[in-house]
Amino acid sequence: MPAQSTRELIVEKADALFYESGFEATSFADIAAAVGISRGNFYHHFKTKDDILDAVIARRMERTRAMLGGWQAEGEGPRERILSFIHMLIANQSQIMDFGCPVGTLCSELAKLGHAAQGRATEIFGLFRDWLADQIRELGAVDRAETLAMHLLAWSQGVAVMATAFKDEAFIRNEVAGIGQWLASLPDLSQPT
Amino acid sequence: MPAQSTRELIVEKADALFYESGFEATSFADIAAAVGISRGNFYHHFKTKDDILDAVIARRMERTRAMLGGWQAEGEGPRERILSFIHMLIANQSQIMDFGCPVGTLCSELAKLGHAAQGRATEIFGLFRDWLADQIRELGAVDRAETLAMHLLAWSQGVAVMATAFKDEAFIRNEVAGIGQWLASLPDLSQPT
DNA sequence: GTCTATATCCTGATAGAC
DNA sequence: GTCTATCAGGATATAGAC
Repeated sequence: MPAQSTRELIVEKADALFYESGFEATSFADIAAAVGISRGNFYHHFKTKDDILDAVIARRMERTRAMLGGWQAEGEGPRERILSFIHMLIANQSQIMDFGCPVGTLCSELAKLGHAAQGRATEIFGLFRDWLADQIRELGAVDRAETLAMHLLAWSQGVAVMATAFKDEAFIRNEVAGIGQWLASLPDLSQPT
Repeated sequence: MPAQSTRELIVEKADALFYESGFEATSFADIAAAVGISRGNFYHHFKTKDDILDAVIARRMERTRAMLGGWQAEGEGPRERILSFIHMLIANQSQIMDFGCPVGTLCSELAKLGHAAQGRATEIFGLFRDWLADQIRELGAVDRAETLAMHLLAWSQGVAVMATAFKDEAFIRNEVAGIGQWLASLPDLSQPT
């Protein structure tokens, strides 16, 4: 396995800092310090801050694709695979209470900044939406699949926002249980009894 | 009616700018330009940026209280009053698609900044939560009132985040209709048939 | 209360030595 | 590829005249 390149390290640290502090509030100096290189060296790898943002979004797209692919391979059925998605809210709850959802908060910040990369950030949501719609389609709800996928995404985003604001684990557990019940209430038309 | 003081004007313009551009991305110069005063004069009214944020949060608290009070006075019953809350998503949809929910995005940004005012910003959510819980209690769901209020708040926040990301009016309409159905499905225990 | 002028620091970004 | 030195501009914040 090759050693991690400086460029890869920069993108990894920038990804974490953009998540934890926000894009605007993260300076080149912050990233350089996290990587352990000088500010000058920085510009050998990225010309502008927007270039780093592009690389961070590309990285998140890649990793999201990999995660969804993993759930696709491991989950025994669409219902179980959707549960993998929902389980993220529990697995990452301490980070979510501190910094929110990485995708939702980035999209919101870029919207306020009027940043050109907002559309690319939304594409990460698009990956989740399409994957969830695929699962729902497999359950047999072909015509409403995308609508239900957007509803599920919105629900999880709402939980993330409220979890960040109130830092209430019981609330998260309760909502996750609610999503689970909602999922169970979806009729499985692919396996008629 | 007295003319609006410079201080009030500063808070009003800062409120709008914090919403539309974010707290971190808004500079003193931006606010001063919006108000039409010099940067120097600015410090006569507020010593630090955090002082302005406190004033903005206080203003939002006041206005939220006034809005909830208005709904309380005008709505004929708890179900109608909750519909006033839900209707915000439609009435403000273009602003929400551009900048998200003012409360949710502020809480998320302050969380990332590790800002001391985060708790005060969350109190705005607390006003909505308590008011919604009151309405739900009036419907007779006394024991689950706060849980259902948090669920409703989370739902609306999720819709706001996804609306900002995807800018899809049909999605908003669909989710608002879903919330309306959910509300209608709540049994009214206060008026047994 | 409002202004101009200024101080100090930090930002993104560049030039050029090694 | 990494560094130091430096730039121009903008940030918050202050001092002091009017």
